[in-house]
Parts: sequence; C-alpha cells; structure tokens
Amino acid sequence: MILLKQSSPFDVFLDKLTGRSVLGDAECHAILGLPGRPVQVRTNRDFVRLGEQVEHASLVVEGLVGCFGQNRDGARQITAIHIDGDMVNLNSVVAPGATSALQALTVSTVIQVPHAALHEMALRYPAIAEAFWRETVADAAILADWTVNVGRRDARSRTAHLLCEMVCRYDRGDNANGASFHFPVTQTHLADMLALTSVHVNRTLKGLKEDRVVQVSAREITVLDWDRLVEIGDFDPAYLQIGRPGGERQQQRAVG
Amino acid sequence: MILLKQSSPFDVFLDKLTGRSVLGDAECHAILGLPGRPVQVRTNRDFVRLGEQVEHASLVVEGLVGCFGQNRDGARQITAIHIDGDMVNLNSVVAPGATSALQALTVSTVIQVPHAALHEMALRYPAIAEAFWRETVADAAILADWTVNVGRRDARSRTAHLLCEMVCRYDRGDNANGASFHFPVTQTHLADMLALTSVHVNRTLKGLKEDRVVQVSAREITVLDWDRLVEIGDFDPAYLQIGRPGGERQQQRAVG
DNA sequence: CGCGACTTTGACAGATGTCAAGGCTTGTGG
DNA sequence: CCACAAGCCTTGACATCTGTCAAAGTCGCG
Repeated sequence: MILLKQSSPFDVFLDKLTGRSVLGDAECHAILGLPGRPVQVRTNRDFVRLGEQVEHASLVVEGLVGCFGQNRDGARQITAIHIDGDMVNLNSVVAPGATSALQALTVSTVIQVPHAALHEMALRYPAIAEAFWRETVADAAILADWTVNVGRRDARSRTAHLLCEMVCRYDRGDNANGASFHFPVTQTHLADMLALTSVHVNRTLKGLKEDRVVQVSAREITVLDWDRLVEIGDFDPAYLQIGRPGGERQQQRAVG
Repeated sequence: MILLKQSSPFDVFLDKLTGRSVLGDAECHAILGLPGRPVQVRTNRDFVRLGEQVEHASLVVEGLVGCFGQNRDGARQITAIHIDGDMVNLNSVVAPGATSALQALTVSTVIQVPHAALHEMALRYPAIAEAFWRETVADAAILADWTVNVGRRDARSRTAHLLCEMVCRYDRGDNANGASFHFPVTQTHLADMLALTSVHVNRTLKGLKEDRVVQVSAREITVLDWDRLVEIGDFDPAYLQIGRPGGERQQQRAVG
C-alpha cells in the first residue's frame, strides 16, 4: 500500500486505520476520497448535543474535542478525548442518536463526513466495515481504561496515567524523556477528564512538577522522567492497541 | 420476520440484536445457526485473562459475567457486566487480544462461538456486520455512562443508578414498582462495579433500604419506589438504546 | 492599561476508606 | 439433625483524601 500523496485531510485518519487494520489499495483510495465539509468550532462549544440525531461523523483535523457526560447537578465528566486524526463519533454511523455531547476544548477544525458515505463504504468494502468496527472497539478499550483510572487510582496516579496515555497517543511513546506535546486544555478540563476538581488538579500537577516528573508551561507538557511517570501512573499501553493490525494475530488478506 | 421456534440458545441473543438492528430472515437464520460449545464457569473464575489471545466470543446463557480491570495494588474495577443473552466479548472478533479479563460472578454457562464463524458471517451479511458493530457501540455507551457514574455521582446516587440500569436491562423498566430481579452478586462485587469499598456499599444499601426505596433479600432485588430510585440515581435510560432498531431513525431494508 | 479567564493557595468540611470485630447464612460432614 | 467452617454481611471508631469556599496572583488580549 504505497500512497505517498499527503494532500487529503483524511491522510491522518487513514494512518490511524491502517495502524490497526489491514486495508488494500481500493479501500485506502476510498477512504481518501471521502466527502466532507470542514467546520470551525469555537472553544467550549457543543457541536453535538445530547440526544440529537446526527447525520455525519466528525473528523478532527485540528484542535481537541471531548465527549461529555454530566450529572444532574451539572458536574461534567469527559468520557473521551479526541486529537487530530481521530474520527470523533464514527459510532454515530450505526447509532445516530447521540448518547453524549461533543464539545471542542479548544478552537478546532473538524470535517463533517456524511453517514451516508461512510455507511455505503462499509457496505461495499467489508474490510472497511471491519476497520470501523475495530476503531469503535479500540475507543471502548480506552474508555474501559478510563473507568478503571477514575474508579481505582488516586489523584496523583490518575493524572500521571492520563498524561502517559496522551504521550502515547501523540506518538511520543518512544524516546519519551524530554518528549513534549501541546495539550491546550485548562485545569478545569483536566478535572473533567479525571473526575477531580480543578483545585485538586492544580495541587496534583504541582506535586508532579515539584518531583521533576513533568513540566507544564504554556499548555505544553514535557515529560522529564518517563519511567517514573509510567510507574506513578500504573501505566501499560497495551490497551491503546496502537500499531498492530488485526490485533497482531490476523493475517488478513488485503481485499482490494 | 416470523420465527417462532424457541429452541436455539441463540434466541435471546437474536432478540437483543433485533431490538437494535433490523435483520432479515436470512440473517436471523444465520444467527440461530451459529455453532457454539457450551461451557460451565465456576464463580470467581477468569475465563479470559488479560492479554490473552482469544479465538471465540462468549454468549452468556445463564449467570453473570463481569469485565475486570485492576490497578497495580490489585484493587479491581468492573467495567461491564453481562447478563443472559449478552455476547460478552463480541468485540474480540476484531480485536482478539483481550484488554481486560472476563470473570464469572456466579456459576455461569456460556457458549463459546468461534470468531471464524462470526467473522465469516459478518463478511457475508453486511447487515450482520453492522448489527455487531452497533452492539459494540451500545456497550460503549453503557461504559461511558459508568464512567460518569463513577466519576461524578456520590455513593448513594451511584448505587441507585446501577440498580436502575439493571432493572431496565432485565426488562423490568415498565411497571417497575414491585419489580424484582435476581442479582446474585456479593457486596464486594457491587463495590467493584461502583468503585467503592464493600463496607461503603453496605452502608449505602442500608440507607436505600431504610428509605424504603429498594429491598434486598437473598440476592433478589425488589424495587419499592421506582420514581424515587430514578431520582436518586439521576437516571435516564436513553443511553441503553433498548428496543429501537437503527436508533429510531434508519428505515433500513431487511436485506435477506 | 484593564478586564476576564485561568491558576494558585490556604483553611476547613465532608465523603469515603481502613481496620477490626462480631454476627449471620449456607453448605458439608459426622 | 447437629456442629463446624467459610464466606458474607454489618457495625463502629478513626484516618485520609478530595471537595468547598474564598481570596489573591498571573497571564493574555483588546
């Protein structure tokens, strides 16, 4: 599968897909040829509301997007965070009634891809249908990990764990000492991800900074001591299922 | 789709599928004809271990099965619970490397269905591929709800919420006052689902019993005041996506 | 320069965890 | 049919983590 043109906004998405699934040329071309309408979303703006019937999935091209739930009192819980190249709500193709809200955490650009196109593609190319399903499974694995994180780790460990995850998802997992990534979220956002209060996030982050494990400046996070961060965060990247098509088992032929 | 024979152990599974997806006769027959090997699992026995490569999905016929994560100290967190008729790890068809352990909470009977059969069926019947994908999405929605529950509700509300969910999943949602269901889990199991300690589960349950909201006897849970339970639990069943094929939008033709 | 959003800090409150002991149920074997 | 053991439930006293409230400091932007 040698496709070198880096022009389509779907390139990064395709990369993520092929990181987990085996796709043939025909499928790759199809993905790259998907239709889509770019949309800018302002910070803290819901672009999908709870209960809404959506008609397109959204591919993040730039920015950060969160999946929000909340309790009766309005306390919010982020259940997933999506970075560029992630198709936020691919799941909506088969379940268009949104069960959680989607909000941009920063100014973001997303490409709205009509369900019809994705659905048709899944019907036509079983390998794509499978790849989409697999993406949903991977997202669910991350979600399960978040549940464990929120449920069974204390604030310090929980925070470190999240940072480890983001390092890996930003593909800085190797050579991680000194690795840094732009993570433009407020401490309130972090609190919503970690099920803490922003005050406590502040204290926790302070601790990690004082211990020279990470450095945070201008919303840029730098890992000073990766091994220590992994240990504090009780982190094992297996659940992220990054870069092993077919769960390192299937030798699926590339149909196409 | 008129299939009245209630002989196959896949009947309940098919019911759940058709509750969310539209399937034609051919697909229904195919599902009912799936191969499978019944297996008994003892209480507290892992039948899938973390990291294991599995080769079949497991359909719960009887009993209760939990999906477990844990932290470094061995504190456990249940991330999903499956009752009879649930295909526990349908997701393993496309991601055979287990990212969490599966354990029977009570003596359970599961039917092991080879991935090969499920995979082949998904390739042959796009509507089934889609239905399987949709089941994964529904499970993920429940998981997201659990994350919110664990992260943003206090012990009392969290417990009530879980009970509400189980009432609905056991299909006792209507006529819910007086509804009861067999839920043979220990308080330690409940603690692992709710991210509490068993001691605190005990105190919380005591409170709900004293307030005449629920009654618990011999592992049978009876709802005394459904409206109150819903209110305490801050519960809205929408996320369960029960009984509305296609997310109450798609008028999908039944292919077959 | 000043406003608004975000961060940082301290004092205190409250929810939940920890530890430990005793009571109850259930199943088993004599 | 009784006695015992094992697991489970229940309870109390106390510890600890995290939340709450409030104020001041900082940063970036118009």
